[in-house]
Amino acid sequence: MAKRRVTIRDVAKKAGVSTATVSRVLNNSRRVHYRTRRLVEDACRELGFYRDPIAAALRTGKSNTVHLLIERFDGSFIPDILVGIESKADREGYRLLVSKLDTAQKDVWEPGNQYIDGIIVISDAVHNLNLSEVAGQDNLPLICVYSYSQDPGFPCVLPDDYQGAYLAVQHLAEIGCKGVAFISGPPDWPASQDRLQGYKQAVKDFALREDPDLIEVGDWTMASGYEACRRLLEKAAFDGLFAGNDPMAVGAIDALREHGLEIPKDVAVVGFDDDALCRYVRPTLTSIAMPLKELGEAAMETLISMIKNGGQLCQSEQVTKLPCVLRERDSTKGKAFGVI
Amino acid sequence: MAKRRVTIRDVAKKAGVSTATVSRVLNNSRRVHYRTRRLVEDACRELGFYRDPIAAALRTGKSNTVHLLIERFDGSFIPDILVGIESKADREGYRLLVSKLDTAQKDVWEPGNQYIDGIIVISDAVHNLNLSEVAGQDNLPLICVYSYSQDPGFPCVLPDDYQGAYLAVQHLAEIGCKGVAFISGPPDWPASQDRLQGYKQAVKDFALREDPDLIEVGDWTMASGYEACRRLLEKAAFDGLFAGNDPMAVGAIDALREHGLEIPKDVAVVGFDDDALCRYVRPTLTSIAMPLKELGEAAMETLISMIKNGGQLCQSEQVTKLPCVLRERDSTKGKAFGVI
DNA sequence: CAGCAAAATGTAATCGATACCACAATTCTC
DNA sequence: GAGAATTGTGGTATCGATTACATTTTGCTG
Repeated sequence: MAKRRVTIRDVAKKAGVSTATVSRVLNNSRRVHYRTRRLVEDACRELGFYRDPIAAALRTGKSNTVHLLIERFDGSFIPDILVGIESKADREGYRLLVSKLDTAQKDVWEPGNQYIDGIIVISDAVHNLNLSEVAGQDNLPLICVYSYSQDPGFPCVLPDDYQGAYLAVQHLAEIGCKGVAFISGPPDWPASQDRLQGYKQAVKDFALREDPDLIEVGDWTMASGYEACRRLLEKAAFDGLFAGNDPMAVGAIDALREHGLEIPKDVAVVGFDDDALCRYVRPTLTSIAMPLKELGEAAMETLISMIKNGGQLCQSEQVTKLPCVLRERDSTKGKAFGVI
Repeated sequence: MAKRRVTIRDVAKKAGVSTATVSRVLNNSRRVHYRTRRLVEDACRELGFYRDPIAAALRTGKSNTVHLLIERFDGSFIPDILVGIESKADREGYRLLVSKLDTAQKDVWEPGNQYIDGIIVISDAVHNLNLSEVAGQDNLPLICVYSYSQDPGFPCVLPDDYQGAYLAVQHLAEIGCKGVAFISGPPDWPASQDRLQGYKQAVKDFALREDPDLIEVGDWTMASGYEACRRLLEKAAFDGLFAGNDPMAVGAIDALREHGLEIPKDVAVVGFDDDALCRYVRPTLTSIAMPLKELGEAAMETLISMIKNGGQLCQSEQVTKLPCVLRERDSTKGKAFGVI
């Protein structure tokens, strides 16, 4: 019943060679005669042999496994990043272990050490995290996705928030807006700061109205977007609105409508993140899409190169920013014509 | 520089005992003298020792690792299920390995075998999947979440679609609807069938109008919900609408509005899944929330019990259904009063 | 064909923890 | 208090693959 596992030894016997040779074949070491290789491969197939990765890992100290530390599984940006990571990992023969970030921090952590070749931290708020502690005493290769790694020792891959915001404002300018308001996320988020800079630069470049009253702050929630927009409406007039994320855009749209304004005729609106919700709200919401899948791929790729490079060293940039793209929908479509 | 790993042997030497004893302490085996245990624990702490899980796994054949096979990382229901799985896994000391289902199927699969103690398949369409093949020749413990496992050999944990649909219709009846239409998902999905049954039973139980013209079929997309609703509007009158999922509900609302109907005054609408979008569309959408986190927890729990039970055997049900709950929002709120 | 380098293969130690077996020390039992 | 039962510990083979080192085979050169 309990069939014993087929080991390298069984294969060796069947093929009439030594285990060393079988191992060489398995690892594609050159230095194996063509005929012998053939013999071994056949034996493997006939016996249905598969190398036990655990034994290999024990011996070599390499597990071909990357540990994903995720802050919140239900972050809206997580799934697409995972898609990117997974596809790369698959192609490169890496396994993926996942944990919640705080779980990992407490104690499961250290024991899990040595089990893995590298770490990817996925979080939108790494600020309060000591990365070198996470990397452990072995100082494993580690990379952050989606957020800056405060610690300069570790590379990170993130969306180009500056460029994304610029793109949003550029789009609003191009469809004819003259005054574009901005609802920022909390100022202590690096992403908020970058987006604000992008907004300001675009306002300048496209000769839009520059006015501090056109800027308000929210906390990423729909409710805060609503409130921020109401404050904006009291202070200034504008025909374009750029919100730091999609829920705030939705809240803002509520406020605009309450104020008797039509979207996009009176005010065109652009959100950020290209959440699924953009396709469901009315009007559908133009938004800036982050290159999430690409972030995942880039992170995995860089990490693998670090691993192969035997440690931290790696020639690519410490900070990699990938460009966002605009997804045009009804909240900005036809604005220009409506005005004419 | 390259500090050698602290091994059980180092601990043994420091504590003045044998490695066997250290191992016993590590595994909480009774049969160790109080004083000795103390000695060993101190040594561990001082040396900063952590057991190498790889070596342990090799020796014992148990890796304390569960393999998650996910059909699509970007399925909207995945994240919350993961939350449930993770919390349970963490508490029970299991590691989680993830792969995309098709990745796993092709070839990475078999090699990964033996590396894991059990498998969780997360998919909404297991129909076309040979589970016993997935379980491998070792016939590893395997459990499905979210969908039926066609193969009766494997248990599954899923939301109670029947009860959820019943709940939706019950709610509509309770706020005063007399004729409730239903937009079903594709009929070949087990979930669709269950929801249809729940709808029918509730229609009967609450003495709502029974009429085949009140039922239409969509394909889960917003566009199909729109079309289905238009067909409904041509065939019959109704003052309540239950959609098989949220995007279809959104599409249906578009059609209703186009037809000059107000939500919820003229038609109250309930969706299914309690997608994030429910909070962002206008009016906000009442929906049936599946117990996703609980599904994950239950699956992990059952799987662990199977693992400990030494295989497939397990006393719990083959099919576990967990109840859904209603999340009331504006698309049904105040309907009764509006009517009065 | 001797002589030597290069290529192919074999031998066996090793990674780190576990667990079987044996033995010693202690506690019961009558 | 002798013998049995129980408890605590140590020695060491073992899990399965890798790899340093040793050894054999092959291929060439002069």
